[in-house]
Amino acid sequence: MDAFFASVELLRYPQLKGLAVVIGGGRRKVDEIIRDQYSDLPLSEIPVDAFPLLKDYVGRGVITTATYAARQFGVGSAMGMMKAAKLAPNALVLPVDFDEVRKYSRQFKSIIREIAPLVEDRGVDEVYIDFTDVPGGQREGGRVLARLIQKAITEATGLTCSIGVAPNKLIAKMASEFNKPNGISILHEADVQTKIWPLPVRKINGIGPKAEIKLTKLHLHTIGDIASQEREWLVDNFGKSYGAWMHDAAWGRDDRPVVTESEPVSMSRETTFERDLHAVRDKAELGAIFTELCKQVASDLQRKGYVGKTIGIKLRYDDFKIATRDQTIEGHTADARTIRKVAGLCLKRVDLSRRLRLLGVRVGKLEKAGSEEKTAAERASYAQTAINSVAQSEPEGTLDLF
DNA sequence: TCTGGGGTCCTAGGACCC
DNA sequence: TCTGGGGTCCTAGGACCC
Repeated sequence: MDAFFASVELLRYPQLKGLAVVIGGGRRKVDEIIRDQYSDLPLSEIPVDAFPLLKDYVGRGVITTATYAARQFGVGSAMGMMKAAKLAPNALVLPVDFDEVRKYSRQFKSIIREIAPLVEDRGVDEVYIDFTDVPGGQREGGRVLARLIQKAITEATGLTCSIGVAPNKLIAKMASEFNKPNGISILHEADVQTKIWPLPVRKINGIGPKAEIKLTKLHLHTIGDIASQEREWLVDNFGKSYGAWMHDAAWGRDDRPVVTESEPVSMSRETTFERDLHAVRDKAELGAIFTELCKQVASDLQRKGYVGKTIGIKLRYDDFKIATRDQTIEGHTADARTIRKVAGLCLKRVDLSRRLRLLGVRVGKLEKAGSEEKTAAERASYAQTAINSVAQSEPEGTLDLF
């Protein structure tokens, strides 16, 4: 989907179309303040100058999406808000509305599935589609079907998307970026040398900032540079698995199937504080946040029907270094108190003398609730959970923090 | 006043078991 | 010139993606 989070906001506020708008930042519902102020007007008639500017933004956070007009200023996804404000001070800024984004995400995916059922979810704004066997899918090399999908999505939602058509996921992903926004690009195996090899290595899905740095040091800048290396040389420099994969990727080789069903492995909640906190000095505040995160994970698990048996925490210190600790328990759980207790034990095992920027709670080794093998200990813990939920005796925030 | 939140997968060492 | 060879599970960290 093209500039998905921003495009979703523009559906509500069409008066912002064509303007530099960035979506992101903290939890403050800036737009609700505007809405209250202009509650007598429909959203689409709220004057443009009522919207907050990036230069007035305070707080932490990054840009989730920028409109194409905003990208002209050099701002884009994952950029810190403060840095973005320097580049585009007069861009408008709106917070992320996840409920709204998820609504449109479900909608565009279901439209695609009606046309081509083999769809792999790749997050909120992306999918892979295998339309090998869709009737008419091969007409004009896939262009007819791609157009049909674009048209169906735009008619139903007002949103646009870009589609890459290719013999495999790796090339299709790269092709999808060739004609943004609202574009279609069709690549064949024979196009790899002319269309893919000149691209920088970072364009390969799976080569990130670290691998790029290492490749640059080895004087490899383009995908073609990688392709021209001996496979063995790449294996020697990047390891057996990653080196071989990199060689295949540079040659456009990828045999991964489109995976239509998958089970979650873990669920987590984390939060970056508005200011760095200290485990001792800010104990009460930190404790309340910690408990809240545990409750959120528990409720996510329960709502989606999962239980997990590895419980862990994540800290980010003020220097951005990350520490994680986890502990596997006897039985599976989705109980907030159990999670809170085990996560609390994990917290005792990390350095808490430094200032913290982020705290997270994670539950892994998930199973569908009810289907997991139950141990005696687990049955006992279920009984305890039931007792807890009936008793509800302990008021909020009275649990020990560490 | 740089740098969010929710994920997956991989690696590597150690414990433990047969 | 002591102490094999698998296998699985657990844990911590890190790269990468959307």
